[in-house]
Amino acid sequence: MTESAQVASRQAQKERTRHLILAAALDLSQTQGFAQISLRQVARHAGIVPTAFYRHFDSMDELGLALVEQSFSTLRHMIREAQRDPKVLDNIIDAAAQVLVETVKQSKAHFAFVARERVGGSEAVRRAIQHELDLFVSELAVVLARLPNIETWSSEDVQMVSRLFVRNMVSNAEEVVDMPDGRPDLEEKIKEGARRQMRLIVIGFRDWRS
Amino acid sequence: MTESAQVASRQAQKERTRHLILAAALDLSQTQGFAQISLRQVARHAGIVPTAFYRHFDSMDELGLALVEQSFSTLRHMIREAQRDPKVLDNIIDAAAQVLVETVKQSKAHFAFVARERVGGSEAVRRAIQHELDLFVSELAVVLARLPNIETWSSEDVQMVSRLFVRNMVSNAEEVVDMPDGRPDLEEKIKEGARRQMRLIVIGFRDWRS
DNA sequence: CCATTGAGTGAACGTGCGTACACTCAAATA
DNA sequence: TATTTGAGTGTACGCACGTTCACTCAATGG
Repeated sequence: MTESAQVASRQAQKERTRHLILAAALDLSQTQGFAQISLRQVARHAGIVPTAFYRHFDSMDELGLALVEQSFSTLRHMIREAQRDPKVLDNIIDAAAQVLVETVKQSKAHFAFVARERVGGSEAVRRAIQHELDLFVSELAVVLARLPNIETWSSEDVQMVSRLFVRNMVSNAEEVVDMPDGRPDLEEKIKEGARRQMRLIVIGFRDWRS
Repeated sequence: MTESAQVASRQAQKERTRHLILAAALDLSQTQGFAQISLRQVARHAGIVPTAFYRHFDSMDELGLALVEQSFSTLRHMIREAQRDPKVLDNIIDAAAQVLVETVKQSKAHFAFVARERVGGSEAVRRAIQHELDLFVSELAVVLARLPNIETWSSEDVQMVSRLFVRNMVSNAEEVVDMPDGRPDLEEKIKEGARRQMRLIVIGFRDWRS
């Protein structure tokens, strides 16, 4: 037992420092954008010396990719949790709007990171995020394909509407990210906007052809 | 005459250098993103010494704002031209998709700049772009409000659907920007996607309530 | 024609950066 | 218990950066 505790201690300490670095980078990203921050800034913020950074990541780019992974893992986890909520079945649109705003609010930093670096980051980070979002579109397409009005659609059309949804999810997330804290009125406005946009799109489902 | 040519010469030379700086910044932005490039890089690319930069802009931020202005002026000009085209009246959606892709292709660099710095740039540049986009939403809302199915809608709803359109325009522009050159198949795919998305939204117009 | 103006020059500065290298010293291992 | 391992340290380096300052010299205008 003492042995396993010791074994854990070294690894655990390393893991702890790794998380400090990730947290520091995420934190600094919120004000300046990840692409703008330096290795030394991250190290300083994490409370380590610059050289120690290399024990965990080969470069800032690798740290960025780790943040992409972390962000999407967080997102997937939250969506999985939300799907267990019985309210989702009652009114999928209101629930989606609610979940969107709540989820983004809870892990603003991760969403802000994704939203910014999706277009502003390094080539590698940008590609990684685009890949994850493409996965999302495909996953959502599977869900949409089972909806009553959509089951007869061509797969291209389903992909198209899935992209439309994910895009608007990203845009709405951007809005929540930019939202100043403690403004429930703005929050409600964004939520209502998201709800209406989704409803408008869904209405189109019924009469869609080709 | 000699005098006016001379008068023009000094001003004209300054104007020429200013444009060299703007072009250099726009060019460098395409590979690295404006927020990532340095004053010295811009000066080098423009063929001037770093100190000469200050004769034209107080800071990189001011240069960024000038680029925002230039980009949106280009965009507005192109939209105004497109509206003169009689085809627009026949089929507004197909025309819009066509114009979108053509316009973005023609001034890719400006769109790439706007798309990236909209979220990744400095506070000042970001706000300027957001402001211009908000103006766009309002302008489009005026146009939309005159459409048959929409004339009875509340102004909030019109703004909402206008935002939906502008968002998708931005997203589609991002796709065209990321598109490698000389791939007409991809171009057609994006255009077709944009068309379908717009049609889906428009179909929703008819049965929208509240 | 001669004094003024001002766009562009070139050297110099202090700063923060990424990375190298040799190091410490506690935990892990045999 | 004695040895090895490896996370974190501290110094030092060369480099690019933004900005300063005194400058040149052709276009400008009285």
